[in-house]
Amino acid sequence: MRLSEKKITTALKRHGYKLTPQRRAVIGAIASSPDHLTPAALYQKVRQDHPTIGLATIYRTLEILAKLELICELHAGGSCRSYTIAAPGHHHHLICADCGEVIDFSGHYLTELEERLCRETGFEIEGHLLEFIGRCQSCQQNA
Amino acid sequence: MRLSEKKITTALKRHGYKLTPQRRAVIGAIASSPDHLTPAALYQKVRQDHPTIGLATIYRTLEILAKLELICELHAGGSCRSYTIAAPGHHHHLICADCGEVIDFSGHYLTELEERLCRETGFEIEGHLLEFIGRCQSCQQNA
DNA sequence: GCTACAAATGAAAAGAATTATCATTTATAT
DNA sequence: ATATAAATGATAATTCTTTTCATTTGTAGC
Repeated sequence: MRLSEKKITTALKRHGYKLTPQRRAVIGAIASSPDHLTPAALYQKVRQDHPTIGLATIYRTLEILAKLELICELHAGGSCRSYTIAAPGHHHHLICADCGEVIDFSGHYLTELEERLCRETGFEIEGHLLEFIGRCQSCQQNA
Repeated sequence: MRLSEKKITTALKRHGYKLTPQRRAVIGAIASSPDHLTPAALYQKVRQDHPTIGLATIYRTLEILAKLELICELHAGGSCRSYTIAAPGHHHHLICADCGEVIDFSGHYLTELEERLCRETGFEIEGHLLEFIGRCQSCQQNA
């Protein structure tokens, strides 16, 4: 079950944002698509009904919707990246949202889940990305 | 335990890549840093010892090392993003590396792990990112 | 050690993605 | 209806990454 357009517009108003035709169009386009859309793809889609909308408005609207957690962000390749030396064997990351500290932890928590996904979806799974975001102890104290 | 510089250079040669001073410098910089480094940060660091290195070489080297899985990539905010409407309650993604299809799945597989990480690291955990990468059935057939 | 040659490099340009600026328009509370 | 702050579109500016290309260099084979 996904959030309805109605709930999203209500939430926007509740947080003091104006309900403009452009925002309605962006929300409509996201809500009516089963796929994940990049900002550029969304721009194309919205322009079919709303040819004068600017790309900046798309970005601004996405920023608000993501902040309010009304839409969900997917990371898949591309630019937001940093690197560290690989550890043999699997590990995952725990990242501090304030200071950027990264703690690695290892383990095989996902094997069972991975097998189930294979069975149910027919995917051949190559890898996964597991990251926790939070706040480290010293950043908690500084806040 | 992390991969040693030695193992990385050996693996490079084994795959037919030349061992240039620039590549050594990049590998040395990554291997000697406990943190995750962005391409730009790495560039700064390498230039201390190797002032003439070009940023393109950093990118090229990172690309090779990541392809050989000698370094490990971290995604944390930033640009590589696409969006879909939020589902109430948690869900995760299964992404086809070939066609980009995304399947959402939900569940609470990580609660226990999250609690353990809290206890052991003192982090206050806000959220997480869990994505599986693989190949969907039709892309497996086309390959 | 020399040589040949493909591979790698640095510099610079090009391209892609995102954000900021600013004058104009508009949603909304009154 | 009106006033006002917020939002918009166009454009410029940034930032990040990739490409191009002439030059340099690592390495296999002698």
